Amino acid sequence: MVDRRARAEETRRQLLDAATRVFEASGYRATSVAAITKEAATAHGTFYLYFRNKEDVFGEVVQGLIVELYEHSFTSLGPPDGRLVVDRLEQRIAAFIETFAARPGIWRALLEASLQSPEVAARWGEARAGLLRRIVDGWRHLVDTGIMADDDFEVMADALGGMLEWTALRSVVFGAAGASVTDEHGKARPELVATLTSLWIRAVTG
Amino acid sequence: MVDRRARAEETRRQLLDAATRVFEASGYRATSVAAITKEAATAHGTFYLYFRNKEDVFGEVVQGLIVELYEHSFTSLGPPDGRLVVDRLEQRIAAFIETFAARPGIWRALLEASLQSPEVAARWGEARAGLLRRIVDGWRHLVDTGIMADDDFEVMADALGGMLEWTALRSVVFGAAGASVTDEHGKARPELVATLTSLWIRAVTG
Amino acid sequence: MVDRRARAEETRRQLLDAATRVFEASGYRATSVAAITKEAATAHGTFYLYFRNKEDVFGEVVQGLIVELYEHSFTSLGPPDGRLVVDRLEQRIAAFIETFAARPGIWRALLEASLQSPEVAARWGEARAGLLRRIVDGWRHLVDTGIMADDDFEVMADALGGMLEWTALRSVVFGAAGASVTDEHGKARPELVATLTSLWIRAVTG
Amino acid sequence: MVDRRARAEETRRQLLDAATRVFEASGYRATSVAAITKEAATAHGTFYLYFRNKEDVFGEVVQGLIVELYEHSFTSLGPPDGRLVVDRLEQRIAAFIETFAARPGIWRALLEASLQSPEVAARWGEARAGLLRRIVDGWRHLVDTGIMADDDFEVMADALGGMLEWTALRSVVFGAAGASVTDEHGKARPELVATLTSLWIRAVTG
DNA sequence: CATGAATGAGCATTCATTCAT
DNA sequence: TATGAATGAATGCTCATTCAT
Repeated sequence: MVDRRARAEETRRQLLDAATRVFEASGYRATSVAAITKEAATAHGTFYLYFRNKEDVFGEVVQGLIVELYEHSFTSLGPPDGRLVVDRLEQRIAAFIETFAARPGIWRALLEASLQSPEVAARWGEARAGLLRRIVDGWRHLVDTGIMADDDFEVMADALGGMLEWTALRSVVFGAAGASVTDEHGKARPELVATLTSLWIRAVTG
Repeated sequence: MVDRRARAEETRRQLLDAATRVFEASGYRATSVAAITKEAATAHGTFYLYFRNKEDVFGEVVQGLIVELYEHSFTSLGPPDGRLVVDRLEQRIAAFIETFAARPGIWRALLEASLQSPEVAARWGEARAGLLRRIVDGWRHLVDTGIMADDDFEVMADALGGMLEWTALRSVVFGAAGASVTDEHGKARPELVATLTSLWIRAVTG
Repeated sequence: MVDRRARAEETRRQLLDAATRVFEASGYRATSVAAITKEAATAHGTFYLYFRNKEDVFGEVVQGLIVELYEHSFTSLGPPDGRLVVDRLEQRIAAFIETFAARPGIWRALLEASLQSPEVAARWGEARAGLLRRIVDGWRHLVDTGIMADDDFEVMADALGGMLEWTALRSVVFGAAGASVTDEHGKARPELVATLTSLWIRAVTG
Repeated sequence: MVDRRARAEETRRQLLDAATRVFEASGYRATSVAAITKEAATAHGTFYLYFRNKEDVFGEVVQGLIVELYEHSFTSLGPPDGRLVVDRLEQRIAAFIETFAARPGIWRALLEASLQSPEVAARWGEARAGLLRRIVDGWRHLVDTGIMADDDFEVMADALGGMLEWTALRSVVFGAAGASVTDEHGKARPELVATLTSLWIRAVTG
């Protein structure tokens, strides 16, 4: 009983891991179900026991990563924790960039998939909206304490969030070697982070 | 001789125009060579007399548009022309957004194609670099006149340019109706433009 | 022991009932073993404990219905029962048609299955032969009483039986709405029955 | 020019002939596009240059035969030509049966296809309607000359036509050897034809 | 008896590219 | 210079059947 269930779970895991590797290496479009099952060493048909189609596995593959990126970033920007706002923001931005840089192939695939599947695009959009909401909430806090003027926060958050996103995405996806956002150890380049943080702070508090 | 040349040129034009229409309507991936030759009313084989493959035509199709967008935007930001900087910038930003909104299909296809073809991506990157250089030059001018502090201009231009780019691209490509960057006449939404301009100015001059 | 047997019998029944419903709804070809086990709420493999394959279950599913249709129709045409022959025949024909019309899906599936499986076709043929024999016997009775001339009864029965069969089958299987053999209550259309009866009687007694 | 067109026509012919052979041998469902192209010795893809899909080729394959069967049968039943009605009718019925018997596989495939494709079923229905109309017209002529009483001709023609159809179809499709409608030379069995003709005449003129 | 995970052959369809005319 | 017929590899998906538990 347990055994059966466990084996099924194991197979599913195999497929999911294989899919992650293949998507990461080949991108969304160039990945075929056959390539996934080959990598997972299962029969072709087995795939369809666990996933409806390519879009479906991809959803599962990216779900965790999207959440990690958008839900856990910037989490505690609002309430002060004793450090300077600028330090905390710098750390967030660095983390955000490093998350992209850690799995370049996946983010590239996410962009590809979003162009082909409204569902994937929607998934991305929702996670993103969550982040923007959190950023905006942080700002409201600053407004309350008089640091920031009331303004069109949604548009601002969208634009500034997009600035970070696109900077990372561009480097990771189209990545001319020279434009890398991280050093050879995967750490976000400090000057870049510093500049982005300044831009962000000045833009907001101007 | 001349006649021959002229006819060839004409055929090429036909194919190029047809390709533009088809890419615009169907996107990059979904466009097939057959669809292009059908639209152009030429034989299938004729296509290969003028272009190596889909990537090749697409390169030619977007070349003009990319140049228009990135080379002619922000052209005269630097040297003052009697108006306030903010007014001039607002106008540039609006124009930039409207260029995207005017041909959504093309920009979507550009994004798609850049993900499949390093060559297309490179073309895009080069045109983009031109724009950034021009922005940076404008800033140097401001530094000379003492308005702006010397800073990491390349990164700043890249980030702020990306902010505009991604805002437009996101709306145009994944375009939830609510997030449209233009009104029903294709004009950039003024509040959006105002906010982006403020962000830009504050980010730069802080 | 008995318990075991009873449970097995129960499971078998479940599968058979489920199969009947699925065949009726989806036809023969479009029905998969998976659909049957899903409807029966048993495991996929369980199916193969009771039936060899789709053909096998279908045989069991239709057996009862075929018998009902062909063995119980026209049963008492021969021996007079006080009513006019024409009245009795009309009643038989109406009943025959109504049997088809009552379960359109099943008869359609029977036709489908007979084309794919000689075994099913044979089953049908045998039941049909029973009916024809009974019709012929009825005629012999009439010959004895001088109403009908001796003739090639087998061929006649086959042809006239087929006339009814095909009329019903055509309506039920290819059923253009206009050609329906029954009214909205499932009753055979009286004019149709009358005409078929006349044809039959004239053909036989000429 | 002509050459090119001719070669294309030739290829199309090859595919059509191959399809006819394969449908005849394997039936509709069991025939795959791959089997057809293999038989035709063309590439798989070539098939799709000439036909949309299996249904499409099948339509072309049977079109001619259906027309032959239903449009050219019974053509001159109405207007007298000096022979006895019974003789002319016998000839028509024999021809009708022989047409079925000449290509058993095809008619079987037609039945199969009609169960799966409303379009094919419609094609068949239309050709059939043409025949019935012609039969009815013949009858009207007889009514005019007083031989036949006015009656529900449509239903009668449908039923009597179906009688012949189903007799032939049953033999050809489910064909128990004993029930063959033709002799070893493909000629309709005379006793059968005679009996069917008698039934028909008596049914109509009774 | 029952389960349900796994298998893999089979099929329809698309499309970039070639090449003889 | 233009044509368009032909190719065949590639892909997503279904399903009957087996078998270890």
